[in-house]
Amino acid sequence: MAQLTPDANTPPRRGRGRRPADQVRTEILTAAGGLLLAEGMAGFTIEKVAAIAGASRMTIYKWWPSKGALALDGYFTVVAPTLAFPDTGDIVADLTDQLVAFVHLVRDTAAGRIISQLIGQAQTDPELAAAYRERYSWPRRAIAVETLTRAMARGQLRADVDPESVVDQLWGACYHRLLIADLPLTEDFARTLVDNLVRGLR
Amino acid sequence: MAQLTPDANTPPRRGRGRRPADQVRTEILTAAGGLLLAEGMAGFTIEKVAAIAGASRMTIYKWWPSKGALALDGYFTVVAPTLAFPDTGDIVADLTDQLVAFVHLVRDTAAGRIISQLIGQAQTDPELAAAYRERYSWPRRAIAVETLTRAMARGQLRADVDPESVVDQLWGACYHRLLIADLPLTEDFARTLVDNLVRGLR
DNA sequence: CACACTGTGTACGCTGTGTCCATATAACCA
DNA sequence: TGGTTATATGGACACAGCGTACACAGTGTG
Repeated sequence: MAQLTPDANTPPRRGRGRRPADQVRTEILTAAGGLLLAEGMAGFTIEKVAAIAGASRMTIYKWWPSKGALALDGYFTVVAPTLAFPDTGDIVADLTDQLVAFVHLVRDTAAGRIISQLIGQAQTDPELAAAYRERYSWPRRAIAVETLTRAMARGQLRADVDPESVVDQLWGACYHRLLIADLPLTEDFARTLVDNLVRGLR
Repeated sequence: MAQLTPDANTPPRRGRGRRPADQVRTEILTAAGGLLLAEGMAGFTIEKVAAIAGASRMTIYKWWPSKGALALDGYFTVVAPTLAFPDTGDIVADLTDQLVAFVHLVRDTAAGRIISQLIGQAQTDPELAAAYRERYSWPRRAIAVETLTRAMARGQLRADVDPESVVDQLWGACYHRLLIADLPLTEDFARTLVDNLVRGLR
């Protein structure tokens, strides 16, 4: 596996004594992200991360409070946040673009499996749940709400719409198919979600 | 704990040899459901279930392929399915009633935590994911889709609506708040979901 | 140069898993 | 009724992973 030597410039100097803290920290995060991509949360153990990073488990326990916290940090070091949300002035086009991009990220890359398994782990790991909300879910929700609010101010949407609920009905619907997976998560599905909401069912 | 003697009529005859299969099976399922309610998936282990049921782990391994399968069976023995979906002829009222009832079930009873943790576990347990889809998610989805389809036939909804996507935008949105929990899951939220979709955002 | 800080190796106990056995007894059949 | 089969039980085993503890060895700082 490539992660066994995370950086060719720094030969794996594995001896007894101390190594620079930042270097070890980086190697651990790289190893965590790589392991997450390779095996998912099921095979993600602190012991394996330590082995790949060539670090001691003690070091990991010292810096990360839980397995979930380490996994979340590892995920962010591997997957760029990509939080851009263009505001072209056409709310329907913007929502559709963002939702379709999200569907592709989640379906066509390893990010989907990792996100779903992080959410899964968060159901029994309160610290991970809090970290996920603060560092991932909430910022993304805020950006979408802001865009919706601007569209309401422009008069493209009714002024009495609750933008938070709209976010749940677009992204939440996608998460539903990602996590339950009783029906496929497709680009058409994303477009239908926007269409249902904007036009209404009647 | 009450589960230590699941049934007062059947004294805990813990000896060596064989016991009636149905009785043991029932005691294991009762123990599994009780443990699930008491501790959630985090503290749910085969060893504890065996101890509470007064059964041997071997017996459990023989009948249930995975921890998730046992948990799901245990859940169904404790929580009645309650799949009724009244069709009064007014689709908006029916959807609202069902969604509000779902919100109460999930928020005010132990079912919410168990469901979310079962879904969480399913993210790294393919067998549990399949069982959850077949025995829980799919039947509920089918009933909702059927009701929506009848409303379309009556002309209460547009004829070109995709009912499956509507289910994701109503129940999926609630699951989103249940699983991520960055915003509260309230009765008002449920009503807003229906309103958003039926009236449209414009 | 001395000191504090911190990563490393190693060891320990704990919990839970998954599997095996021999034994005991219920359920079934002749 | 009596023999046979099916199966639940207690106990043991190896294994993985967690979380913690301790002594040692280097790094960085004054």
